[in-house]
Amino acid sequence: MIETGTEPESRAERKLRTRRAILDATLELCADSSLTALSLRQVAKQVGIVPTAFYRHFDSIESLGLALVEESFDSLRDLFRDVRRNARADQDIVDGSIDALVDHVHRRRDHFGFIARERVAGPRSVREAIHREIELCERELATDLALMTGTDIWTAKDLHVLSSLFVTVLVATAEQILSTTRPEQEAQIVATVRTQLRMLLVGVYQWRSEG
Amino acid sequence: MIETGTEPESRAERKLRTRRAILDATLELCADSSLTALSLRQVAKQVGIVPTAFYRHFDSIESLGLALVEESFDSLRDLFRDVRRNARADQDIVDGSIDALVDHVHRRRDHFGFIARERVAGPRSVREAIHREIELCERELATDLALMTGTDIWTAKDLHVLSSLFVTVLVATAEQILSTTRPEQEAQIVATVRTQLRMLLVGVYQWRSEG
DNA sequence: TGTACATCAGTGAACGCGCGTTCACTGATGTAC
DNA sequence: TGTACATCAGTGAACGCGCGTTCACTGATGTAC
Repeated sequence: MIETGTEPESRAERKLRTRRAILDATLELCADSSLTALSLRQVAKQVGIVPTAFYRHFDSIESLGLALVEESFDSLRDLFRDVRRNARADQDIVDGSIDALVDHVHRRRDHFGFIARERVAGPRSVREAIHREIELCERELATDLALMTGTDIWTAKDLHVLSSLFVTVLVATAEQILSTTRPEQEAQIVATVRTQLRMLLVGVYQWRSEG
Repeated sequence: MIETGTEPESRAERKLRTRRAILDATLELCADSSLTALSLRQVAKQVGIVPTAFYRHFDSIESLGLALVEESFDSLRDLFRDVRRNARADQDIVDGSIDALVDHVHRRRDHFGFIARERVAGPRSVREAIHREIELCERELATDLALMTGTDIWTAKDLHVLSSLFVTVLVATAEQILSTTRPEQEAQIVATVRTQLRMLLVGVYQWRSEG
């Protein structure tokens, strides 16, 4: 066979490309309402396939949602990895973490917005999947914090409590960044969370776990 | 006219009662999805009126949502008032605030759930109305904090930053309480937020605003 | 390499259903005299 | 107090539309020989 340079796509490749298009169309369409308000027909229309072709890829909007949870948390884990790396570098840990957060939220507005929204407003199974993933993140962060603080001063329980507080502030900040498009407002949000984390760190340095 | 003891309702009273029924039905129906996924016909059916009668009370689901925002924030302001009162009493400020939070969230699960959900997943106008109200709460709390800390140590800006952090933790805790029905899990959530606020308070007592 | 058959992503018609909104209406309540 | 008229919350039929899901299908790609 003569190489043409542009190989024709295999059936599997085409299928994967359609699947990708469905995921992207869904992220775009539910960007300002919610999965629960999204119809299979809207998605199909956006993708450019007939409604029934949807079933070749997903059982329902709900199982499509679960696939998007996995994908979105890949982005979130990328963020955590960057925060961790910045924490080890010699720059200020607060500034480093916030920079990483802002950067990742901008890069994957769709994923972070999806998690923020469906976390409270999605179908039950999607909400549950998100909560499980967030708990995993908290546990992972607690492990990292243990390495930084030393377990002689902090109990495992207190580390998880602190980790959960960090994640809460992180999620809230992401939500705020997502809710604005004005750069000066975003700068304001970032300045606020910077001070908040500094206040919190003052407490953290003083803290000694009981018993 | 002979007093019967059970006065017949006036037309205005009946209308108000139907309006009330629409608001209640909406809170119940969108409890586990979102306003954006709710239809006028579902609401009418739940209330026991014909769909077209809905228009005698509201223009659309969206304006009904705005009415529910106002109503829900009445509950939230009640909570703030109780927190303020508890802060002045001699009991621990953290325990007092948390007790008030848990109490109010239990009493008005519907209102707190509504705010938590529609804050991120509601129609745009509803989301904006909620954000305005939350900002009002933060400003109000900042004023209260000014009285407690003294403006010689804390700048107005830092007070608002702190206030915003309190509100973030408060909202996140309310969301967590709403997402469980198991008492032992709720106790866990409450214990966690108690420690978090204590850690934060350690930082707050040490904090001195710059400039 | 060529042929015959299998696979399967995507098609298109059809279904019964709930949607928001229009319209003319009903009949109890309220008001003016 | 009685009468005549106005108001208006709620009714019910009707509309065109988008919904999820079924089904038999098409035709390009893949595979076995």
